[in-house]
Amino acid sequence: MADPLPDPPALTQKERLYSVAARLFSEAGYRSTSMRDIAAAMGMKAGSLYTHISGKEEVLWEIIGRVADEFDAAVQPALSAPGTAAERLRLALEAYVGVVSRNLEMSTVLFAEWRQLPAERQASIAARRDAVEGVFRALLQEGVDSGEFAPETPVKLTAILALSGANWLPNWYRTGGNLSPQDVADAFVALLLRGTLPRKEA
Amino acid sequence: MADPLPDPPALTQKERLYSVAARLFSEAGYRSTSMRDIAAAMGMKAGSLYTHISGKEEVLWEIIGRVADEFDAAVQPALSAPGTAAERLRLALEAYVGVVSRNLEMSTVLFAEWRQLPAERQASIAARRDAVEGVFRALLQEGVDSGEFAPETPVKLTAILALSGANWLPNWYRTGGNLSPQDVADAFVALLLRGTLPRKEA
DNA sequence: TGTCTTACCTAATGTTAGTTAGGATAGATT
DNA sequence: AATCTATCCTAACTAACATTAGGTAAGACA
Repeated sequence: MADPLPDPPALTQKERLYSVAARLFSEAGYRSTSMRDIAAAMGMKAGSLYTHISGKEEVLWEIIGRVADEFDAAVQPALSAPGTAAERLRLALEAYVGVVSRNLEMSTVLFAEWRQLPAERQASIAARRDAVEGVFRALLQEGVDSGEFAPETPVKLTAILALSGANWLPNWYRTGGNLSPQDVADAFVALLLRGTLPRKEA
Repeated sequence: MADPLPDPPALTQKERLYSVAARLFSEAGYRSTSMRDIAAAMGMKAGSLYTHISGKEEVLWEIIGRVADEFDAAVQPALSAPGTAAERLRLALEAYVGVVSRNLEMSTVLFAEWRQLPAERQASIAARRDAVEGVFRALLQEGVDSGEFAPETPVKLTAILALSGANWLPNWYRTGGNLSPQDVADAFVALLLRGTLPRKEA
């Protein structure tokens, strides 16, 4: 018998596969990308991919599951962070936008292809998505309760609008443009807090 | 020779095909939906579909092109409507949200599958999308220029946030819930104009 | 030196895909 | 009655798909 877990031997080829697949999936879609496409992009033949993975769906799951975890992990700290509700809302949205912008391809795959997963895995993704939305809702509700936000604030729809803005990012945002993720997050937060109408007090 | 254009003979079966296909495409995706799936949902065999259509891509194009036209047409009137910039922004967003909510399936297909179209048709869709975004940007810019909106308003990002909220609707909005399209549009407009922070003047 | 393991290959398998060809049926038209 | 037209059928075709089986070469290790 070999040692059980004899040291994870630096899975660089496997990681490269996931990375290549994320790019191709994000460009052409999961179903439109063949194993032969992935193999070609890696400089090998389709059959050889199965040295590293068990099947196409595992690749999709690995990509989607990882970025879903990142979203969840990025947003949770805002719940217990110090500061006003507005400050923590900014914290959460900045973290979320940061994950999207640093993982544009994986995020594209998550948002566009998660329904291609089998039911249980869809449920697992949905749970993490709901958890993230719950964080935003909780922060907004706190602000309303404390009087920091207007009492008529539609908590649910505000959370949805914030997440919509972030989730739509992969459809237009390009790294290297004149807008940093920070800029985007700041603008969204400012809009959600203050809107476009001028204020008596700057 | 037969009469040229002897009266469009009520293409109800063709329309039914588009409708069924839009539903299936929105549920499972374009590439995951087979012609046999569409045929089965219509109570016929795959080969029979070709009595009505020339190919699968024509179906996708018909669905996407139509709803793209609707978006464009719904939003343009706001440009020449009377009223303040805020009122016309509300008009445009309400119209846009209305189109999405009345065509959830077709909108899903548009947003999720337009990249499956050939290049020229993608360009045609992109042009209409840009035209819509241009309307929102123009209305916002007018408001800024007239002093109705704060001068530091990020016009581009505000337009994008508004459209993000509307475009993300198919991912969560369900007809028959407790939220009307009107409610959603109103909440989004209110957030974009006033934000969540309380105001001195109610 | 001999054996194991890793990572690739070729070649094939069975399935499913979009599409087409060649009828059949039924209602409308002449 | 005869013809036309619209709409469906069965049956097939070719291509592409994910996946597997079995082989090979090279480096690690005993």
